[in-house]
Amino acid sequence: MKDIARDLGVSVITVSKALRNHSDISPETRARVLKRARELNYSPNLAARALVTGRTHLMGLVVPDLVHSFFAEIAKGLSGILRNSGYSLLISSSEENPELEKQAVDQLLGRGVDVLLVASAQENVDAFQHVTEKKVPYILVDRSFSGFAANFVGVKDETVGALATEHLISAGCRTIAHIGGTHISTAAGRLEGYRRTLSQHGILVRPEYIVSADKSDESADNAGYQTAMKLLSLDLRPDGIFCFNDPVAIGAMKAILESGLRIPEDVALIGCGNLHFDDALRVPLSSVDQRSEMIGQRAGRLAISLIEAEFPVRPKSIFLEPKLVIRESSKRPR
Amino acid sequence: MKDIARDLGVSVITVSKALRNHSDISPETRARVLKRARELNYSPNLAARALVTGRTHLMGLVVPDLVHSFFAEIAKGLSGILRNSGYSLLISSSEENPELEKQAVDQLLGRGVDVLLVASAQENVDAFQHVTEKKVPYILVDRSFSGFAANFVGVKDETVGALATEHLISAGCRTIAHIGGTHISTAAGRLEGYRRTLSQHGILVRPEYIVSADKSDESADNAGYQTAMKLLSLDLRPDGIFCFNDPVAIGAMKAILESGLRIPEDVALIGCGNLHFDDALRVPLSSVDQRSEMIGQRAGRLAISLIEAEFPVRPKSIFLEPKLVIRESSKRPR
DNA sequence: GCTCAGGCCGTAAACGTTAACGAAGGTAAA
DNA sequence: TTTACCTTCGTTAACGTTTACGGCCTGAGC
Repeated sequence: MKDIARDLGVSVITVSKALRNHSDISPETRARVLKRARELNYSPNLAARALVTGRTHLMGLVVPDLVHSFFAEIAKGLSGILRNSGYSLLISSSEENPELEKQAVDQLLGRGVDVLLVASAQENVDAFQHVTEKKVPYILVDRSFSGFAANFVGVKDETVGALATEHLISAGCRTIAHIGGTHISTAAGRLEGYRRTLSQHGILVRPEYIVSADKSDESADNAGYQTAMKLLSLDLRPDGIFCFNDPVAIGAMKAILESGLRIPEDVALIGCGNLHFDDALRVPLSSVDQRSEMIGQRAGRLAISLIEAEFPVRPKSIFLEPKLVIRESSKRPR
Repeated sequence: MKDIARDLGVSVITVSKALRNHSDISPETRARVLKRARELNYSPNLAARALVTGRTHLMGLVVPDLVHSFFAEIAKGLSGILRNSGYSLLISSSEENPELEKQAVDQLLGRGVDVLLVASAQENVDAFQHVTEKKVPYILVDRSFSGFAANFVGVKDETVGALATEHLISAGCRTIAHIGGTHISTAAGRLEGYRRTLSQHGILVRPEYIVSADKSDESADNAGYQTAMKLLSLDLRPDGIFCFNDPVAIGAMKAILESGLRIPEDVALIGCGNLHFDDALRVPLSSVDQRSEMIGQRAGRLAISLIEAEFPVRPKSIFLEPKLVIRESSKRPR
């Protein structure tokens, strides 16, 4: 900017205003400044700008697992919205570990992100009280906390659970098991949807049919495999399994087939997430689509609006409509 | 910092030094400063620090596709190395589009990243001359440019192609086709490995067996499907197909099965990348593992060393050893 | 001719931090 | 005692940008 100002015989501040389309500058001066700026291929020092304006134009995204394509698709949707918006995306992975997540969030806050998007692995909401204090707006993505008002973008997990369970019932299953997750809201919601739907149909909810895939020690598909094996060894073997997510379902699929059972004839299977390759699996997997990419897009737009809001706005929840995707794994002859 | 200085009756600069473990400060003063800093839960303004030091402690990563788990795994490996290093990761997706990639790179340079990591979708190297001018060190990841000296982390694609082809030959295939990619170095290298290996075994390299999956209009698996269909309709149908990557192979798998052919008996199949769910596919897919996560790790370490180097160092290439992973899709009875 | 408004540009100060150097006090060597 | 050096801390200035405000000029209205 100094160089441009010197070359043109104007002040630095004039250059600054011209570059930002400030109304105070005559069209001719602005044109000269822009021309010279292009010639020198000037690009503004964003650190300096951040220092004085207090806005970094950075967004922080924390996901539990980058490799899980559900979250990758969220990131993709978000990234698409941010393109040409002037915002850059800082991404961290918590590896589904609450402690790492806290560190990641702290690092991003330290960076001065203008907004934070988190698909949280926390068991409770304490960590976010801390964020609130910093006055940095944040959005919970996919996973929320019950009874806690915060910006949220995702689906209603009870609906997800209901959709999946309803489908298994209408496919003729009567002994339906559920492999759930642990602690997080999505797990609770889907379980609740499962329960409610069974009850509505007058089907007994058996505790032994509700198991959770413990991810703490291993990957999700492995956990799904182990858990499904237990289910299959029950005296009254389930004829349908609703899995908390697709990686778990893939593990369950392996377990079922290895046990010499057929999918869907002996055991019907459905997951959640509708991952890209569900169609190409050993048995194409039915799933509940959660609109992952759109979650990213909506979250991105909400994020920008939060940043640009003059006053703190009250938390907004955006619920997308989950959609059943039926494939071989649950197409049973009646 | 001002508050801490005032409270303790020292100067701001003393506080600054104490917080950075500068040698100029007595142990007692340092302790007092650290204590007060913790009490006020002070965290440094990184924008201000960046402004004066010229270092942002930001790394930029540009990948062609976040959802492709190969790149997600690279990002994961990188992210793991960066944890607790003080660096944050700015991620952009180019959607395999050279123009978008340029924009992304420019945005990251504008941000002042200390180093840039790119899995480039460029057809040639011109875009990187521009980066060189900015004096920002950069690392090419997975994809390089022939005859262009730059930091690189990845595998030798000729070896990848040779491994895959050699394996198909030893599985008894004699008419082996290759579905390649377009323009990028990995495609060229793998093709070359394929060619060389066939020649070494005295097998004729037929031009009609070498086709490329054009991704421009559709997703990789779709492209693989279309391309494989063409191969299968040839007069002399190939008995083995080596695919440029796993998504393409998944498309090819679909095409083969839909044509009523068996894998691997009629057509053996192998891909590249060894994606997480290769094992769970309709036919478990043989693949060449490219050490994706380790690519990210090594690239991360190299990146840090580049930043911290006093003088510009000459470009370094890190080649990881690709590894054959054999699954059902290529296990043929001899 | 005087005042006023509006358009255009500049001055001063600030954002939070660090680099380079200088100064005070103490200690050890001569 | 003097000199030199080391330890510890402070002064000054700078990084590149923006915000708030003030000043000048021109033209219009009375």
